[in-house]
Amino acid sequence: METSGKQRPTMADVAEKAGVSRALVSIVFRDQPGASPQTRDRVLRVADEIGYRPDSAARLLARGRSRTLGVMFTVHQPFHADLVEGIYPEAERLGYDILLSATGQGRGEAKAVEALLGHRCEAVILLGPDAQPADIDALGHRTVTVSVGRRIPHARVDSVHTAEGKGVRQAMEHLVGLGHRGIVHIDGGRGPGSAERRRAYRAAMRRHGLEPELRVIPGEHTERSGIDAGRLLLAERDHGRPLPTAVLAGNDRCAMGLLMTLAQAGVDVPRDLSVVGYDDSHLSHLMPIGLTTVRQDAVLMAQYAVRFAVERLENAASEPREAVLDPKLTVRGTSGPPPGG
Amino acid sequence: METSGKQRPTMADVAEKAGVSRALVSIVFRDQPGASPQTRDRVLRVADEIGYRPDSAARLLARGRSRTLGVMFTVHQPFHADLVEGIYPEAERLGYDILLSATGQGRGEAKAVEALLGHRCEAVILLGPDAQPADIDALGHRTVTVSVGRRIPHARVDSVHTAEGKGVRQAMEHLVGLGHRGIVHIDGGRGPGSAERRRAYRAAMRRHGLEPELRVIPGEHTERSGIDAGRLLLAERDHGRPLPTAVLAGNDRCAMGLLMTLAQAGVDVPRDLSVVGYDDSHLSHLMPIGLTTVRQDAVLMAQYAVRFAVERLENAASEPREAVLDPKLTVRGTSGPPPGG
DNA sequence: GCGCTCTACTAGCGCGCTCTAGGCGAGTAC
DNA sequence: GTACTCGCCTAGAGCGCGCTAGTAGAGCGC
Repeated sequence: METSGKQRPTMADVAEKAGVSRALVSIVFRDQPGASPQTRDRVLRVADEIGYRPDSAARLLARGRSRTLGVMFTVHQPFHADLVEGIYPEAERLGYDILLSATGQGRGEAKAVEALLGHRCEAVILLGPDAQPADIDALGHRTVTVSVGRRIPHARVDSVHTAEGKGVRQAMEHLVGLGHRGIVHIDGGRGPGSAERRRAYRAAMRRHGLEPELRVIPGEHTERSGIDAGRLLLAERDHGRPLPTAVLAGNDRCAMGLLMTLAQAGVDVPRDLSVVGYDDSHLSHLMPIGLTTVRQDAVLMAQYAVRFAVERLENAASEPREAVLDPKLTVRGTSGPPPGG
Repeated sequence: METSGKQRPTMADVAEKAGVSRALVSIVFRDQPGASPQTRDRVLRVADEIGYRPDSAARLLARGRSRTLGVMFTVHQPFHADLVEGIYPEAERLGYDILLSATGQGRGEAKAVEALLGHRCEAVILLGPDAQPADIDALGHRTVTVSVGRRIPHARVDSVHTAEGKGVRQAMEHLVGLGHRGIVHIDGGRGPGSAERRRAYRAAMRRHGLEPELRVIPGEHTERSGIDAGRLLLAERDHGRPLPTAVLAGNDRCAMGLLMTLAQAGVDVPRDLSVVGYDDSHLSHLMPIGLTTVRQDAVLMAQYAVRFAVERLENAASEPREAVLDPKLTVRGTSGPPPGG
């Protein structure tokens, strides 16, 4: 009935009980040739019986390699959740283990990465890193590193991100095509990809001769930011400045905050105002009518990230690589023709 | 310029470069007495110089203990994110390391737990486990286990959860106090805590003589569920059955889905209908007017969970323990007097 | 001189595993 | 017979560290 003190069984225990050598047990558990089917079977049965489970610490120490990829993510980012879900199966397919390390308040990126490295991760996958490019570059020199959702221009780091410009352009074509002219952008501050999105928004406005309507409301990739922007717009409306007819939010979380604020104030989306998000995180389905958003294929991004890490580990490619995925506008219910249009 | 093949420096490297023995380096890194300040300093400097970082696998193997707690969580649950954020600092305070393992589609709880055990976690903290009680009990016999958000009645498992009944009762008193009578509950299926919440809802309705109004809409702890319930209620209204005046949702996610659906249909919350959530995850602040919800103190729950695990590891307490925290109704903007009231 | 204590350090075993180098017996070729 | 291969198995080194036992040297009392 002891709770603690149950000594974890080792290979030696299995070997003894099965009447074979330790090495043979090892062979069986690594699924390597060199054991007869009968022995194999017996070893596995005995192991199961005494509850043996290979110790990954010892295993990892004995093999030179850990076959482990470290993933740094932010615990509150729904899109990171989507990515993590995509990373697991791909890593498993390639025979790698995954170690997660979350950032959050009181636990910065440096700390999260330290934890991963201490655990002998062979490579580190950073989801939407926020650190200084120089720091990320330094990390890239120390270990194989992949940045997801943000490109780090001159760093020794592979990166996977979407062609932000294309995504924004599609969204803008969609809105302009519907007849919108007063299109406002709530940006994502220095969040991943937001510089590119902002730039593409500006370019699109100019291209369509809408420069006078161009307006960027500073924000970040949070619901809070969407709420604040929504309140700002509503307050302005109350002071006589008309609402824009469409808003391009920095990401889905921001769009959600905005939508809630608008709904609350009785603004009908999309009749009075169209809203487009960015990410197509599972948040997009939260709206009954669905959020029109730019789809970033999380599963595909995850696959690229894992493959980049693994390929670099196994082939030691020399030049940093970059996967730029095409985003795809997903039209759902929050966008429609402008009020007068 | 090599990308891979950079041999990770070991203690021996540091020792050699610093002109001391390996053991001394170990002493320095474990912050143990037995080294002069000068030597200590020199060792640390050299280590930093060559980029040495203790290898936790080896360390873990050499010490008998890993001082590591495994945490199983669901990557898409905002409340789990809150818990994880609380777990890290408490574990660090007590000198333990944290290993995360996510469940998600294609990665069940069994798999997530296996991964943790393989990494030699001394204890496992399960956030909102969904597995069969028997399986959890079995796990509890194999290793120190703490269940958060769900009590496992006769299992060898510590648990931390809130007094669901009290929370629901507070919410119901609040609504009834405002004058509501037609209060519907969207339940959480077999999600953690939902059985207790359902029971408490029924009891409260009876206690206030509202048994004829009692109604439980089956659901689960997702936005989808809130959306579906909302649509159901709206459809019924369109067929002549009046809307309830208040809805007690199974959790915040469900409440959010419901709110979006209602907002979309032009139902004014809280004027036409009050909504109360459960969890006080950071979602609650997403609404501009704030979601009235039952606050579960994630940080406190996290602290209890970590402490239970650690105490059991260090003192081998024999009887399963249970921490039942008092939830607290947090009144925000989504609840108010009923339409006619 | 001797014996004692205290600080600063080192030697070396062992944690649980992987993996290389071999051993042993049976089968096959000549 | 010898020589060689092949399938199944074992011995034992070593992964990077923690830790116990021990040593060298300084300081001190007598």
